[in-house]
Amino acid sequence: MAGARRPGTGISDLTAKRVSVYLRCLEDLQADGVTTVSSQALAEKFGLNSAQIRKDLACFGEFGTRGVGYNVSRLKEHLVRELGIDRGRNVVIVGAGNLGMALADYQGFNEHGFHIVALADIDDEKIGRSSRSGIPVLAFDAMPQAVRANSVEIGIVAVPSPAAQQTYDAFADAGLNAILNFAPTQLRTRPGVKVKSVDLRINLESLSFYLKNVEDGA
Amino acid sequence: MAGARRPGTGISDLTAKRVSVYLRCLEDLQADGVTTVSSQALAEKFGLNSAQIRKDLACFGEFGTRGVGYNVSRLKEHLVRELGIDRGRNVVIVGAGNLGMALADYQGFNEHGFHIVALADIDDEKIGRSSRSGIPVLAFDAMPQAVRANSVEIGIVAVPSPAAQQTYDAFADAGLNAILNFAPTQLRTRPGVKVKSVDLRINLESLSFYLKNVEDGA
DNA sequence: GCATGTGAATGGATTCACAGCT
DNA sequence: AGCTGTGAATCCATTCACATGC
Repeated sequence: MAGARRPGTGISDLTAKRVSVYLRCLEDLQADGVTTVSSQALAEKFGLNSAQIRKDLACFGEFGTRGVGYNVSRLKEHLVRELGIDRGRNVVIVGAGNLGMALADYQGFNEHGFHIVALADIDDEKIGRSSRSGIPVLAFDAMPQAVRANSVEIGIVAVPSPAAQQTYDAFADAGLNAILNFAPTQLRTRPGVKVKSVDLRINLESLSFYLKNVEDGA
Repeated sequence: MAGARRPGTGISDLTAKRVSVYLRCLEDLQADGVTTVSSQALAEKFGLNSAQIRKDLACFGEFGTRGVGYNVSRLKEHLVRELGIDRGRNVVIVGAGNLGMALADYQGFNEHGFHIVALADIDDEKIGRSSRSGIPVLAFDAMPQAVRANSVEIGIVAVPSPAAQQTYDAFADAGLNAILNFAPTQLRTRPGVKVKSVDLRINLESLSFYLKNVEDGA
């Protein structure tokens, strides 16, 4: 057990999110032919403290060279592996409404290792059709089967709020451990089944709150 | 100046986000005819500490009754005012692709005080058409005019990454102070022009990282 | 000299625990 | 008794500052 380096363990959500952002930046730098970058340079791009960046990166092992900086491609390769996005992950979306359809056709996913295998819905009207880019809409009940058949690892909840919990439970029952939730609801989660929520309403309300404070302060 | 209570000042983003969630819960409780709720009861719903909820709510003034709890409707009314969502806010979306269109038709906005006035795009193919629910697609250059004419306060960036900065700048020039950004880019922001970013890729990568740790831990 | 990696210091946010009101 | 509101204590994240190595 001793000496078994296990980097990537005990890393906070905040750090993981930032690393994701650094990764994107490294891709841009690599595309521009830059080979080396310092924590200082990255810090300026993101308005962060350079120590923070060094700490974040150090979580994954020592990849910098003192007096020089970080090798862009080496660091990138390493982070990709550490984030587990060196291989593709299959995704299924439940809810074939406007949002689900838009997500299915969103190119940003496919370009970066996430492959949308299918949509699913309970609406007979939608079942059997497919998205503009050709992703099929299955019956809700056929989802678990599709998950098994395609080794799906991530489920996206794109249904209206009242159906969100049920969708989460169905994903969990189907064996998924990672869920991205777009419904504005607090889900009752199970241990081991991670949820990330994207809540448009919260974001808009935060902006509204900001505007209100600006108004009142004026 | 003394005694001029100004609640809602100096409240952290984290608190504001949570309050937004409480608010949604209060709406549900009210719909169910519940008149009073305790911090303890709310805490259980969200898996939070009850002291945190009391602290969060106390930021906005003292609204509980000791020995009893909080009056649901009174608290709700108050939070709605404090978040600045007691009146509608007009919104414009730049980018009439899949995502922009889906957002324009998303009912969750209209139901909660956010009114999408128009979409805008540079693509001649799209200009002049409208979303399924009838929201018109204007020329990108007509956006500032639409902002003024409709007293728009919030701008949504739904364009591909390379165009995001330019869209942000155009919003800022048009006088908007609050922007919701869906492009996976780090925007160079101006003072006073608040951005909230919704980054799908970061969320998926976080999930991927979680899955990787589960795999490695097993 | 220059930039990393990291212990120590700081700053915020969360939790504890209790005084005070109903 | 029950529950809020809040100072004190704790925990976690960020920043500082420097020893270490290229």
